[in-house]
Amino acid sequence: MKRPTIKDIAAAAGVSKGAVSLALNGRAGVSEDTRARVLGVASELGYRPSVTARALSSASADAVGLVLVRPPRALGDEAFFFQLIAGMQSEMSCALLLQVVSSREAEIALYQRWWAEHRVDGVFLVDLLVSDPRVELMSSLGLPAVVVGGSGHHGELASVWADDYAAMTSVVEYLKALGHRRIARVAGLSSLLHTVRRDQAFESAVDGVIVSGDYTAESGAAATRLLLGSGEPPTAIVYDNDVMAVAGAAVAESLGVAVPGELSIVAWDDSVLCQHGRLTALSRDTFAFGARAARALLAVVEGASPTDVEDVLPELVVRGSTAPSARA
Amino acid sequence: MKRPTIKDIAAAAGVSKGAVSLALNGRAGVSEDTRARVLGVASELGYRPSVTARALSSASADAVGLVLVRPPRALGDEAFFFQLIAGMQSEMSCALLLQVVSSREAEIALYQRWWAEHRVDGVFLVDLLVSDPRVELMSSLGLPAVVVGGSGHHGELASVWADDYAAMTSVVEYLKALGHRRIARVAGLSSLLHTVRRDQAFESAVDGVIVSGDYTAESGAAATRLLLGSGEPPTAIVYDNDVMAVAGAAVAESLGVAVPGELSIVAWDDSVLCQHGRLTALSRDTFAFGARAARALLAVVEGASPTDVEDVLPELVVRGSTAPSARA
DNA sequence: GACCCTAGCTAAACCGGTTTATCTCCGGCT
DNA sequence: AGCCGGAGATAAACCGGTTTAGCTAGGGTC
Repeated sequence: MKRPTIKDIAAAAGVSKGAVSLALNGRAGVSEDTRARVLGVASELGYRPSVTARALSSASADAVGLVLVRPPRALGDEAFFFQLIAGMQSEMSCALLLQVVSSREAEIALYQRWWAEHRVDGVFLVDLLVSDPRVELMSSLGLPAVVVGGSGHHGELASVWADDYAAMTSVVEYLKALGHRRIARVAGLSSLLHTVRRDQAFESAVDGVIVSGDYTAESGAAATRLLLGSGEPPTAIVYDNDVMAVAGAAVAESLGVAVPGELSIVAWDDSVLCQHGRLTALSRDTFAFGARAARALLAVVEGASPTDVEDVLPELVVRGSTAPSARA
Repeated sequence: MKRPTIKDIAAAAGVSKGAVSLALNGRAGVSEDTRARVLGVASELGYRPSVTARALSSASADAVGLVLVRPPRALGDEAFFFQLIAGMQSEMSCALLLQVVSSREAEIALYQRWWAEHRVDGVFLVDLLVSDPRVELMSSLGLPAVVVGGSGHHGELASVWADDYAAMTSVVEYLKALGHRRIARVAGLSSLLHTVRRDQAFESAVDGVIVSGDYTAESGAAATRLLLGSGEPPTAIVYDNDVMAVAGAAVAESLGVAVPGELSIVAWDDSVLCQHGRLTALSRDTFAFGARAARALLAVVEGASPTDVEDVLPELVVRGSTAPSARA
């Protein structure tokens, strides 16, 4: 089974290749009845232009790329990215090239390769680092890109982000209003920009302890043990993701610390896990966020000048894991 | 910043385009010192062949595809697929084209389009239906494909699967050994092949009720309410995924049915959710499964004749949600 | 009637590779 | 000397599109 090419259409319609190209792309240069005839033949033969050939003529690759840096096995629990990808897809007519690599170097190399190979029209950048080399790379390559979730502005790149600073501030204010004074934070990877942003907001809002984690259940449990075992244990903990929060809740329970009686818990990013654990969580519409990012990238690819889009502020969904401080 | 083409290399090395092509691809027809010279120039100029141009010469597209049919927003909770994708990636040197669509028709159309556009060298087929039209489609298109997770053999296609029948049998035997006699099953979508397979295994192993669900928490809860509210409530329920099982456990609790005292619960597919809910679960290494699928697909793309690979039998991880039947 | 324009189309070049046909040179065999 | 064969290279065709230059016919202008 051979697929029809533009030559076949041309032969069948009795015109030249060039005329077919003009007709199919709705461009001037052919009469209306010729165009109609060509379109008729094309649809009759089930013609589909080869993206490959089209891309070769310096047109678009009709695909955008996303690289995730993760220890491969750790990916399954990250519902966030899957939601994000689903949202992106919902707004994209073109394909998404996805690759998971295990190091930052490999990521950089991959972006360069994709660019050199003419494989993508643009890329998403996620997990932005503090002073991220990728920002510079994109500019020098001239590869359209959108920074996803890295608060603030980045060089010449378009950016879609949620205000982590304001969100963290509102969470702390909420806990303070409940009477909490000793508030701790279990942070995510300190190399990530949004972690720093949240750290800053946390520190300026309250005088509390910050313990670093890496988003795994183990690190969440360890951090919680550390905090609860200290001389002045906190009465509220804000975790940087759902997995660590759930693990923390389990540790508290095993230590005989009542939640929310003696300890209030807030998770960043809502999920089935939080719903089931009845954890108060900071919920954002990740799907819509992805959709917004996709729109931004497509716009940049089309040649629009890069813009910054601020996502709506995450909303705190109060469930059973937060309560007024016992001391209040 | 313009990237170097094969023509630039040829000019710089003082040979023809053809010679460069032969040299770079390690094929006979050029002398060793010419080859060395060409390779030197190429690496010096940072040459990368354009996949696009290469694909045009009826070579490979250097990418494989995966289409998921899901209501887009439902995707985030499916850790299974993310694990699977991560595993696939771990064994692939080429890129993965991923697209989420919302209907089976769109999926078929997309496969055809990818094929027509020369976009992929092969595809993964997941969520196999009973008598799935895609199997026939792949054969007629001549598009290399691997069926992932559809028990058994499928036409001319390669297949990678776990023995759902044996797994279900072993779960039921385990529950019977604990003294359970009234065992129920909350199944997944009945249109899926593996659902039918598990149904068959369940029915031949025990005389129990099967209620259909759709993998959502709501359906799991509804099914559980139905079962527990019946005249002869089951003493054990096997759920087709983790989300439904967790929801079911919550319903049981709310109805005052003790788990595992009065009701034992088993979830199909382990996850953070099961770990946290301390549910006994049928665990398989989804990551390794994906890796195996990728190897199979690459082999078929390379021209190997399609083979069936049977995955290791899922292992039952016993946690706190199963116990001897109270009646035993 | 000579001239110019333009609509409508064709032929051909081009994108960046691969592949095939051809050409040259050199050495070995009889 | 004459013939053959093979190694090593090149030119050119090809993949399936897009794009540009050029050609032709018909109509309007003076």
